[in-house]
Amino acid sequence: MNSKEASILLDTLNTFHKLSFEEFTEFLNACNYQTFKKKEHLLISGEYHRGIYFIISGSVGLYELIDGKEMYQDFYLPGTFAHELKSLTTQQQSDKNLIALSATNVYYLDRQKLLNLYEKSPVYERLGRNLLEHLLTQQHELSSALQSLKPEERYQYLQEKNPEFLQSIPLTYLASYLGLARETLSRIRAKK
Amino acid sequence: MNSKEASILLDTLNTFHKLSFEEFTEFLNACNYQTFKKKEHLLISGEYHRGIYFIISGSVGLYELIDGKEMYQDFYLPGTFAHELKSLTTQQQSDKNLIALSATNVYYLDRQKLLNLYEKSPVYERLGRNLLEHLLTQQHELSSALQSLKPEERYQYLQEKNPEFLQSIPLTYLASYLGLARETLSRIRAKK
DNA sequence: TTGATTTTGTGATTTTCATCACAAAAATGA
DNA sequence: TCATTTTTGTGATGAAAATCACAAAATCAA
Repeated sequence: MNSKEASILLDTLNTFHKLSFEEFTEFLNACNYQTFKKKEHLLISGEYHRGIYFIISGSVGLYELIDGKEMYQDFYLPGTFAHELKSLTTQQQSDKNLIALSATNVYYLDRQKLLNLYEKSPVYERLGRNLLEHLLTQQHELSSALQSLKPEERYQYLQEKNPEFLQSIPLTYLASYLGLARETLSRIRAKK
Repeated sequence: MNSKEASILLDTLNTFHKLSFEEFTEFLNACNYQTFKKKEHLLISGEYHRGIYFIISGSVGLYELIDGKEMYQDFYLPGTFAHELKSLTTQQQSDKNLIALSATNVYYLDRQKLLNLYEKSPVYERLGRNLLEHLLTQQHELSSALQSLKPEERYQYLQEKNPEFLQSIPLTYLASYLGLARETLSRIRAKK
């Protein structure tokens, strides 16, 4: 167990709820270390979504095939949990995909093991609730922004809120994430 | 205490986690019954957001003033909790507004009382987490749809997912919610 | 290293939607 | 009820972005 890799997980969890050493160890023991090559899928539509992926390094995209086009709906960078909440909670077949956009290392946490943690101690429940509050706030803010801002403003918004995206995610994917044609985003970026 | 009004709350809570009679009573006792006239504000930007509003009857809109225009970001109908999560969790001044779009009755639950419930029993924590999972799933799905669909498709999407919105919310507000000009939405609706 | 593939850039054209302007209809409240 | 305010409808116009087409650049894999 690499301590530097574990510490990014610890830091992240502590943001949402402080864990004792024992609790963190318990959490970590429930995880499996996994690696994915660039363009390798973590989840394919039609499959069952069996657990969440804590990103240690690399990047993961969430997309859905709509009219044959890959529409990106989210990106996960180190320190976040890649997931597709709907199929994770309902345990129905996913209609979305998770794909590594670069070589990626993760801690995989099986859904059932997560549920076990929830049962074991309210501490994890609290942590989960706080994490969800954070994600929902972010998601709401983002979607409000995308809906009310013009294309150029959306780019600027992303520059302020998620500058890492602009560095690490190819423009093609960002375009669908922002609801723009690839060419439009390319022209916006060229202006600056 | 009106039992019909209480039962809509009970039904809603039970969707997310079954409560015993005692637990539900405890929850209900933490609430205050309140009424709002049409166009009355439940929260004004600049204020502190002190608690959440469970809608018994009526309708509430969440909007933000952007360039002097009211941009609607959410609507709350009976059986849902009207809130603005960011200011609720951070306890900073809200930059959004909650307004009754029609005569509205609510159970108001003070934030501190909610936190007390969380402390009292993990049952509430579990309920809160499940509710948040549900909200985040919905929010993510909505924002993905708005971003990838064309205006007409957005209207159809709403027709399928939230037909109540189309009945009870004025077109003007729906337009900003869908990220369209009012005139465009009017024309889309005329076509059908 | 080099050929192949993927990603990005850029012009020309078309389509769509926002904007403006005003009329009609509906809702409100005294 | 009736005047006032709010909401909705509809045409004309212009601006912005999507689409199409292709070239350039970057990345990848053997």
